[in-house]
This record gives sequence, C-alpha cells and structure tokens, in this order.
Amino acid sequence: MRNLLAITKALSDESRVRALMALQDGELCLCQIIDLMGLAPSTISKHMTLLLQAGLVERRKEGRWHFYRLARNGVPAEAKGALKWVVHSLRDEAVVQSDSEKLSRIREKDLEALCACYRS
Amino acid sequence: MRNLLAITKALSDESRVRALMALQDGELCLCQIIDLMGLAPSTISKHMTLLLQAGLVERRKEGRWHFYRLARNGVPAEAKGALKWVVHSLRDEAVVQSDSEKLSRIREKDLEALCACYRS
DNA sequence: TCGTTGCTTCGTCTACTAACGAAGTATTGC
DNA sequence: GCAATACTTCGTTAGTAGACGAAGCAACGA
Repeated sequence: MRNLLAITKALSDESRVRALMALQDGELCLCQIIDLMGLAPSTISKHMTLLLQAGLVERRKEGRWHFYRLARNGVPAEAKGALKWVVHSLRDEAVVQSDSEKLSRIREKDLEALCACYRS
Repeated sequence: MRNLLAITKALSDESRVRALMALQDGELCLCQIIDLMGLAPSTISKHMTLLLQAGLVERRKEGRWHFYRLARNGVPAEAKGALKWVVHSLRDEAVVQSDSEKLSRIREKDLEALCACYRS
C-alpha cells in the first residue's frame, strides 16, 4: 500500500507527470528538465526525487551531472504497471507532444549552457 | 492529462484506495463504507464523490440509499487501466484482506442499523 | 404534507504540498 | 588546496486537501 501511494502521489502533479513523460525518448540531465519545465532548480530537483523514491525513475551520476531515465532494472511490479499505464494513457496528449518537440531542441543545446539557470 | 490527474489524485489517499478495493466483492451502500472506514459520513461522501468524478466508480440510487460499485459501463480507457493496475497491485495487501473480512460481517448487518451513524 | 431518514454540501480548522531563494554538499579544474 | 560548478537540502510562504459538525436536500412513510 505504501509503495502504491508513493506512486500515485508522485503521479498526482502535472509537472512530475510531464517530467516522467519527457524521459520516454531517453535520459535527461536535470538542467535539461529545468529548461523544459521553466521552474526553479530546487523545485525540479524535489520533483525528480519524489519520482525516484516512487521507483518510477532511475538516476545516474556522471561527474557533476545527474541523468534521469525511466526505471528499467529491478523495478517492482507496481511501478512497472504504473509506468505502462501512464505512458499508454498520455501517448497522444498535447502537452506531452509539445514537450517532446521542445526537448528535441533542448537536446541540441550544450549542457553547460543550460546550466546557466543555476547562476542567473 | 486532466482525466489522468483526476485519477491519480483520487488514488493518492489511502482511505479512497481502501474504499475502492472494498467494492471488488460487489456494490456497497454508503453507510456500509462508513462503517468499514470509521470516518465521518461527510468525509466518506466526499471521498466517494472524488472516485466518482475520476470515473473509477459508479453510483446507483435506490430510494434513500446510494450504492457504489466499480465502474464497468462506458469507462474511459484511462480509468479502466488504473482500476486494473490498482486491483492487481493490492490483491495481497494486508489492509485490503482485513477490510474484506470486516465487510463480510458488515454485509450481514441491516442497512437501517448501519445508518445509525447519521444520528449518533 | 410534514416529519424522518440517508446522504451531500458548506464552513471551519489543521496539516500537507508546491513554489521560491539561500545555504549546504559533492565533484571538477586549476 | 581552493574556487567554480551542478546540483540538493533547508526555511519560508501561499495554496490545497482531509477531517469534522452543522445545515441543506431529496426520497419515503404516515
């Protein structure tokens, strides 16, 4: 029950759902997600931590960068089912498609340039 | 997105998830759910309304009684998938089994007797 | 039709949550 | 080492959500 509630609570915020869907096309650095969502770094960091704790997302550290991706290895059945359901339900959602297009442009940018958000 | 968030928000509270799982063995009158959960009638009513608006549950009025059951007819794919996921994830959950046992005893009681909760 | 009953809605209070900026932490480069 | 960088955590504030009792509403019974 606790796992399920962690998942449903993680999925009950639009920003987190959008962030989750953004990871469909591959892993993203936190600064890329910040650029996509247009929220403060601390806010996005907290959102991603919640998705992480719910088991929906995995984190990989490479130097100073933190990359997030959809959970794949050793994922409990609850989280796996939830991911499947969300991705299937939102496949044709307008916001998700719009984010996907924005992301293809964000991926072209330099990571260090995106990290300017921490200093402005 | 709005539908999905209505569903995840409805599922992000333990009382509502328990109420939903309680409907697995068949429809229940509101007073039976109140007896099971031990919360105020107004609280349970609000919870069930949220589940209703999320499309997870259906309501049937029979005289003064309101019966709730899991959504079956014309259910959008999102809600259907969510129901499947939750039921599957919580099939072996202790609280759910305990509630199921309590319910078999509650079903034996008289509905009018259970409605005493509105007058105490 | 008028009171009773079963439930819903309203008003209120408390507790949690999303947002931010500031301060803290871990890693790199010099 | 030590500054800079890429986050994370902390502290605060404003909005939301869950709990309750009181009041309102719809259906039945006499």
